[in-house]
Amino acid sequence: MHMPELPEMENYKRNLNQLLQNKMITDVIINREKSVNVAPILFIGAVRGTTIQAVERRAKHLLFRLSNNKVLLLHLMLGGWMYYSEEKDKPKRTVQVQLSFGEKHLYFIGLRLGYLHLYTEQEVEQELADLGPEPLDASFTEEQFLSYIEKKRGMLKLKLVDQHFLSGIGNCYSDEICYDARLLPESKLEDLSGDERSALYTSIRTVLPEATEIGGYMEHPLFVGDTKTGAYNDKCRVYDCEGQSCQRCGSKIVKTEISSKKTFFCPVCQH
DNA sequence: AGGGCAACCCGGACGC
DNA sequence: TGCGTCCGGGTTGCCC
Repeated sequence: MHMPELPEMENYKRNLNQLLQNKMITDVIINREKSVNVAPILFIGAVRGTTIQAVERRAKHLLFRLSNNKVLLLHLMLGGWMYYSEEKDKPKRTVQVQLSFGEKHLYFIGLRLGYLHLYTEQEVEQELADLGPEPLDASFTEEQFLSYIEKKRGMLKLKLVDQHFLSGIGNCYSDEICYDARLLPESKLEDLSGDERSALYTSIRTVLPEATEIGGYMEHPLFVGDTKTGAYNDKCRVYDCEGQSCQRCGSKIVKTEISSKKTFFCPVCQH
């Protein structure tokens, strides 16, 4: 099961803007009330008939900006995914929420802890207020990063997946970033040398865009004929690669657990 | 502040 | 095929 992180949500964002921008939500079906934050009748009343003005990404969230200035805030959490198709191509899975656009529908699937919440613009900003910096923002320069982590402490992997530290990195890309930077996931942030800190920054700014451009590692496509989404699946160099040979040094990739998170690394070329 | 941990949730994988 | 059981994890909140 692959948990959507920044590259996956960015991939969704780009695709959904292409598919949905300026389209009207003609119908809403809520099969699981817990997926939404207000009574279904109110949710449907507020959403049906509006158009999608834009889809934005913040950390691992998507924001669907509606023409009535309301915002749908999506978090897929573990195992959630989306599919956009006509009824005849609807996935044979339980659909928690469905947004219809005429003949086509956006299906929200696997929302267990995930949700699609209805907010005002002010409310959504409150919801997202505690998120750390977006690691790919143009304004997040190396200089900014170095000064930002100056007084931060803790295990590298745990900092990387901490949404208050940085926005959008999860269990997979934290390992991929550590690998790329040749740093052990359990190393302490405060122990990193200047060069290692720079390498960390470079790897964050390399791994996440690469994965995004390739299409992320979601296991499900977004629409019929979508061959891009998920193309990063077999590009991971350590995540879920236990026992495989390290692409740099040939050693076996090791799986371990850090704070009950499965963690993969090369014991030889990561220090 | 960091670190540990329980609770949340249920589709799907697995066993029989 | 069908039924029962259990796992996975991002996030929050609480504790030390």
